[in-house]
This record gives sequence, structure tokens and C-alpha cells, in this order.
Amino acid sequence: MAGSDSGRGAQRTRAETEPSTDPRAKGRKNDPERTRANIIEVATREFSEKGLSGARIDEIAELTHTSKRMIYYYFESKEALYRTVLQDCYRRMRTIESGLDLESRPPLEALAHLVRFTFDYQLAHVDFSRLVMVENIHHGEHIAQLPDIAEMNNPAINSLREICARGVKEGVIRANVDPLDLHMSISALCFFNVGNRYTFSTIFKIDMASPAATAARRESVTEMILRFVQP
Amino acid sequence: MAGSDSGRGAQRTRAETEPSTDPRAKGRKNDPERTRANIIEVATREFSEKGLSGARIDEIAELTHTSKRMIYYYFESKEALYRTVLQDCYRRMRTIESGLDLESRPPLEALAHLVRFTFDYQLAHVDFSRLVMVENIHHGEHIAQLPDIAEMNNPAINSLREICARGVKEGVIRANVDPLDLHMSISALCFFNVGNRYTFSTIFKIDMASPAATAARRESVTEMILRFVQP
Amino acid sequence: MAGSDSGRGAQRTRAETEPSTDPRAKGRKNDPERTRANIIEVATREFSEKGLSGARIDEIAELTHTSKRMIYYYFESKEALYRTVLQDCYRRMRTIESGLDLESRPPLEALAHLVRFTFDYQLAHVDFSRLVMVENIHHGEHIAQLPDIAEMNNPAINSLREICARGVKEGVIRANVDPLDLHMSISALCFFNVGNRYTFSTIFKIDMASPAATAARRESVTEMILRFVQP
Amino acid sequence: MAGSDSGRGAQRTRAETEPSTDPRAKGRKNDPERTRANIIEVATREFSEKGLSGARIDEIAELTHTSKRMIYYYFESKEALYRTVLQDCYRRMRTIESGLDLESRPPLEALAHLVRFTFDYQLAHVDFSRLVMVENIHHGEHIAQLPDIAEMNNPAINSLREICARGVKEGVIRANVDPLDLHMSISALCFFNVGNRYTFSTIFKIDMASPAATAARRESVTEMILRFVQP
DNA sequence: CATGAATGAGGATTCATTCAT
DNA sequence: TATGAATGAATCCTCATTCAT
Repeated sequence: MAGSDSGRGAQRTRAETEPSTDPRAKGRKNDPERTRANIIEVATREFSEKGLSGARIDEIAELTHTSKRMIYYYFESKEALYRTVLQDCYRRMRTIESGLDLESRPPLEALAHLVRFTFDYQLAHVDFSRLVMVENIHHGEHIAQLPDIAEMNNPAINSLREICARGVKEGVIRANVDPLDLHMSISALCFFNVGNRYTFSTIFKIDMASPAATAARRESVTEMILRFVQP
Repeated sequence: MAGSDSGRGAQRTRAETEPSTDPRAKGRKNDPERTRANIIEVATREFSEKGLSGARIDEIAELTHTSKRMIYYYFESKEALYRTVLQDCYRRMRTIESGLDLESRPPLEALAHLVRFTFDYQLAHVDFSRLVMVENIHHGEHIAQLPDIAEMNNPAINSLREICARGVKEGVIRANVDPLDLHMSISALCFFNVGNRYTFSTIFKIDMASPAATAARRESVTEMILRFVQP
Repeated sequence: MAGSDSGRGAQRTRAETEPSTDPRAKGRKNDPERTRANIIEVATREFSEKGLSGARIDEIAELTHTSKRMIYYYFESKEALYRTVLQDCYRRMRTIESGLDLESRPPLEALAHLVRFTFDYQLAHVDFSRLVMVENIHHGEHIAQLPDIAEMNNPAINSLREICARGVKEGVIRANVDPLDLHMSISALCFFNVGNRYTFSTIFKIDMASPAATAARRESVTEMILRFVQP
Repeated sequence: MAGSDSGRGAQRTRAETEPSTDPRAKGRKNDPERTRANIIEVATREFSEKGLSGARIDEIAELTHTSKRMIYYYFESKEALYRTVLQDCYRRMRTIESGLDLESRPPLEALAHLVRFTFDYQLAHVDFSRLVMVENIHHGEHIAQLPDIAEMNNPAINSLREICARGVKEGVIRANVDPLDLHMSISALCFFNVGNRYTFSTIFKIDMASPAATAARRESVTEMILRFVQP
């Protein structure tokens, strides 16, 4: 469920659900939307795999259905392409997150649902977590240039705020829980599982990506959050 | 307290076990130990600031008291230098951590102490957290080549195992807490504060590095861990 | 007076000799004459500001009321466009020059008038002087391809020849003045003021473009020529 | 005499008069002065022939005894190389000019000598005149960055000032001649012969570079200046 | 132990021009 | 007549690394 649009299969949405009526479109030529989307899709993979400095425009171009020149035609520069990729990743995540329908569930259940969703989304969208790391290595200088990045992420906090408010009223959540602090904890616990997977697995000789480890960790994280908010 | 060994005086290992008998060594010139240590110090900063691909050998050389040639003389290649930097960072952290004397404290107090130490260490050694990110971007391929990285980190888990065992015996800690899972949670919560500082601060328009925010977060993290392990 | 036709309204030649009978032409759209003229106008500015290699077709297209494709439609290639621009510049200058009515003035007065006109024209048509420089940087290979460039410039020499002849007859001009050599001197003195303005101003820390400097220089140049031709 | 070091044979001075005593130097390796000088020599030719935008670093490298990489090693960027070339050209000219020993000659003779020298220098150092054109096309933005360009050119004006002063005292030169204005006229007349050679030759179907034309023009220019300053 | 010079392979970016509609 | 998309061939520049001394 969460993250079904990431990576490989991501940008096919439009083509499949809303196929161009023009039969020539199959030739993949002169369909700017498709060209753009294809570049973004490939670039997302490359930037998240190798970082901003490590990614190569040449390689991105090769994996694309078009040429290196087109990347500059649509995106001006490597950094501008990276910024677009970053923004798209955040947008996709929040778009899906906002469809969770948390308001209709009891507070603790809603919270647990949100935690599990976050955990699963990160797991299914390794690209996203890695891009966040890449961006932090670069001191957040690119995300700071995205104009609507703050508004885009507001709903995440608002959801938590609403859950906490209901929970307090119902007596199932402590009054002194700060939604932003809570969001940070959820993010931290879910992020680590993906972001620091390699070093942690190597150091402690375990396989953090195995289904068993994943399932156990998901429940541990959920329990940690629930225990934290309860009175 | 935590991290007091970073910077200048760090890399003294070799110098101590194999002290230069040549009195000239004090003269700051032609002192291989010092040259090596200086290179590592500068490289640590560069790699952690800009990543492995982003760091430049030229720039490292310029910030060093020596020349580019010396980097290759002592470290063979950029990647080998990076590996040395990585290992040194882990070693420093575990060395300090092992001096915490947790065994003499009551279990919950020991645990709280460990959490706060971890939190503060990450805060004081941003280089370390960032290098971990860098290494994860590179899929942990370099840390995997460090021969004694696993043993080096065993004490961390052993400490937790001991605390949990004592805590269970004393009835202050649940029986079914997995020390490794617990370690992961502590790491996750402490790491996030530093590692994802830039994106999180930008998105939510806060200053995660302010003393007030830091102090509040430290206590929130500690409480979360304590609540998690208690029966 | 001199150079009053530059800029916007310049390129009306074709439109006047072959007026569009289509009344829609006034509507500013789909008016080939206007499109052509607009491209030439913009290209003149770009080529004279940045040279042939420095000018960018993309930029010319952007400053135009039309698209890049149209430039190729009307002018075949960048160099062909440049050639058109060059020819038009020469034509405009000689057209105006030929309207000076020098024959009706006494020889020395006519000469002074021609010198001042040349001086002022260069000043008012910096584009022209700069294009001449550009063309000389390119070893005159493009001007050599303009078929009627020689005839176009004949009147300039003929005027001088006529003035000299009258002057000699009247005893106010030396017999051994070569009109072509004289033309070269006038051109050189007037050209320098515009063409080498930047280097000269920088080297000698003066402002050659100020009204005072300009006026003084105009008179100095005029006097130099008059002294040269007199017996 | 004037311009004997320009162009093709220019940078050989040091190697010929002051040969490296190290026999290995013949191998052209590891002689940074030679490498640098060789690059400047080639770059001077390329920039003056094709302009700043027209010149190609690749081509400069190919004509050099070294590689493209070395150009950046010594000169940072194409523009920095161009600046060095520009400065060197001015320096060479003024160095030679300052050796003219004008003070020991009678004023008018000194002036005539200076004019002929200037004329001949431009003729022998086409590179110089062309670079000045190139620089003016670029609005003098690079010469403005050369720190000591003004001082370097002061002697030129001082010489003229001295000549005028002596001439006035001796009654052979008008009192109201402005040395800077005079310098401008000399420069203009001498520059044109080289700088605008191509367009002028093409337009008027003459060969401005022929020995006869050159000799005649030299005398015409000299006479024009002499007539101008005399009472 | 130390250094400045040198380098080949690659890396981001740009340009004039053409194609499909 | 007009246009947005597309492109191959440059073009400037950078990087980790090695050589000669």
C-alpha cells in the first residue's frame, strides 16, 4: 500500500490510466510530459543511490529514453534537476499520507496506524529516505530553495495535533505531548531503519531488511510511540 | 564531556605505542605521526561536510600542513583515507562510551545516563553522525572492509544487555526487551537530531540546534526510552 | 541628425520597395517584413555587443517577438544573419552620409562638416563601429562576401575627391592630398573614440564618453584634419 | 626594432639568451617557466586571431607543448589566461617604448620618432592591436581587472608631456596641445592601420599591408601629427 | 620524508541547428 | 507561416592520481 508509486514503476500512472489518444504517442517522441517524467524517475534513482555529487548526468541520460541534452532542456542544471526530484519525493509522500483517514479512528489506533504507515512508507520508498540523507549532507541548502516545502508538510503535524487533542479529551493521551516532538520521534524511529540500515547491519551482523526483522521492528517502534503518549 | 577528544589531539594511537625516539620530533617538522594525524583531522572534517564524492583531495591537502603527495604517501588513495577516517571515528566514540561506568548505577539510571550520553555525543560530534550518513549513502561498502568494526562495537550491546538483565532481575525492566532493538531505538532517536537536522528544521521552521530545543529533546528521548523498557 | 535612423524603425528597406498589399500586415502578426526587421534589429544589438562568436542565437530569439525557428527560416544560419546585419549597417551609414550636401559648401567648411558628421555618427551608432571591429577580428571574411559593398562605399571617397579638387582650385587645400588617405585619417580619428573607448578610458582613468570630453575631442579631430589639408 | 619580440618568435628570449644549464631541460619537462611562457605565447596568438569567445582551449592546448590540463594548472580559467595574455602584451609594448630615448632629441624630432615607432610597433605586433579590439568588444571588463595597468601606461603620457613642454619652450609646439589628446590621436591613426585593415581594404579594394602603402601611410600619419602640434 | 609539476579520463554544460507537427 | 521538442558535437573545466627530483 504505502509507497506503491515509488521507484521503477512510479511514473507510469498517467500513461496507463489516461493513455494518449494519439497513436503516434507510442513512439515516445514529442511527448514532453513523458520525457520529463522519465528523466525525473531515473534521476530520483540515481541521486538517491549515489548522492548529488556521486550521480552522473551522463549515466542518468543513458538510463533515460532520451539524451543528456534533454536533461538540460527541461531542468537547466544538475542541481535544478535534483531540486525537482527532491520536491517530487516530498509531495508524493505527503499526498499519500494525507489520504490515510486518521480522523475517523480512535486516537491511539489512529496514531498506531500513522506510525505503521510511516514505517512502511520509508521501507517501500528507500529513495525518499536516502534523498533526505543526501539533502542533509548538503546542509539542506536545496530544500531551503523549494518555495512551498513548508506548507506541503503542514498536514503531517496537523494530523498529529488533531490525534493528540482527541486523545487528551478522551483521556487516552497525556496532555503534555508536543505534536512536533512526537512527529520527530516517529520520523526518527522509522527513518533509522532505512537510512542507517547498512552501517547498523554491518556493525551488528544482522539483516535489518529481512521480513522477520522488519515486522518485529515495526511493532517495537509502534509500541514505543504508544507507550510514550499514554498517561 | 562527550567528545572531548575530537579534533587536534585525536590520532595519537600510533605515537603512543611507538614513540619517536628522535627528539627533533617535537619540532613540528618531519614528524610523521603529526603529519598523519593532521591529515586525518582535516579529512574527517571534509568527508563529513561534503561526503566521499563531494570531498576534494586538493582541498584536504590545502587545509593540511603538508602536501597532496603526502596524503597518497600515507593513505594510498582517497577511499583508503576515508576508511581510516571512518574507523577512527567509531573507535573514538566507543572508547569514550566504554568509560561510562554504567555497571555501578541502578539499571534505569544507567540506561538514562547512556541515552543522555549518546544524545550529547552525537550533538558534540556532528562529524561522526554525518560520516555514518555518508557511509550509508555508499551502502556501507567501506565500513564492511574495516576488519575489527564488529568487535569494536560489541561493548555497546553488552552494556545494554547487562543493564536489561539487572533491570529484569530488579523488576524495573520488562523481561521481553531485546537489547539490540533497544540500542537501535536509542541510536535512532539520538541520530535524527543531528543527522536530519537541516531538512527537519527547514520543513517545520524551527531551530533544532538551539539550547532550549536541544534540552527539551534530550529529555523527551530519555523519557521515551525509559517508558519503553519499564514493565 | 546623424544616425537618426538607428534602432526600432531602421530596417524598412524591403517593406518600402515591396509594400505588403495585405491589409492585415498592420496587425503586427504574420507580417514577414516586420518579423524580419525585428530579428535584424535584435541581432544587430547582440552581434555588436558580443561579437559573432559571443552572440547566442537562443538569446537573439528570446529578445525577438518571434521564435528561434524563424531566424533560420529567414536567414539560413547565424553567419548569414550576421552578414545581413553587417550590410544593413553600412548601407544605413552611407545613405545618410550621401545626404550631407557637401557640394554646396566651401571646401574647408564641407570638410569640417564631413569630419564632424563622421565623428557624431560613430558616436550615435556605436553598433556600427563595434560591428566593424567584430568584422576585422574575423579578418573581414564576411564583408568580403557582400556583393555590393564596394559600390556602396564609393560615394564616400568621391565626396572627398570633389572637396579636395575644389579646395586645390581655390588654393585652400594642398595639391598632394590623397583623398583615400584622408578618408582613412578621418575614419581612424573618429573610429577610435568609440571603438577603443573602453581600454583607453581604463588605462588613462578618464571618461571618454562624457559630453565635455566628446565635444573637445570633436574639435581636436576637426582641427587636425583641417591643418593637415591646408597648404 | 619595434615589436621584435611579438608573436611567433616571442617567448624564446629566455631560452636563447639564458639557457638552462641543466641538460635535461632540453626535454621540455618540468620547466614551469617554459611551460607557462609557451602557453602564453600560443594563447596570445589564438585570442588575438579569434577573440575571447572564438578561441578554443582545446586548440590552444594542442598548439602547446603540453596538455589542456596544464593550462588550468597555471591559469585557472580561460578568462584568467586571457587576462594574463592581455597584461603581457601591454607590458611588452610599454617596456620597449620606454627605451626610445626621446628626451635627448629635439622636440619635433622626438615626436616624429614616437609616432613612427608607434606605427611600426602596431604593424609588427598585430596581436597587440587585435587584442585591444577584442578587449573593447568585451567592454574592457578584463583590462579593468589588471591591477597595475594604469601605472604601466603612465610613461607613455609622461613622454608626450615632456616633449610638448620642451617644444613650447623652444617655440616649435603650440602651447595649447593636450598631451593626452595628442596621445589619443597618435594611437588612433596608428591603430586603424592594423585594426581596421580588413574592412577598409575590402571596401576600397586596396592592399593596406603592402610595403608601399605602409610607407606612405607612415609618413602621412607623421605629417598629420607634426602639423597638428606646430604653432 | 617531501614537493611542485604533470596528466588522462571524465564531468557538467552549451551551441547551432533540425525535426515533427 | 509558425512552433516546441529534440540533438550531436563540442566546450570549458575538474578529479584522483603519478612522475621527477
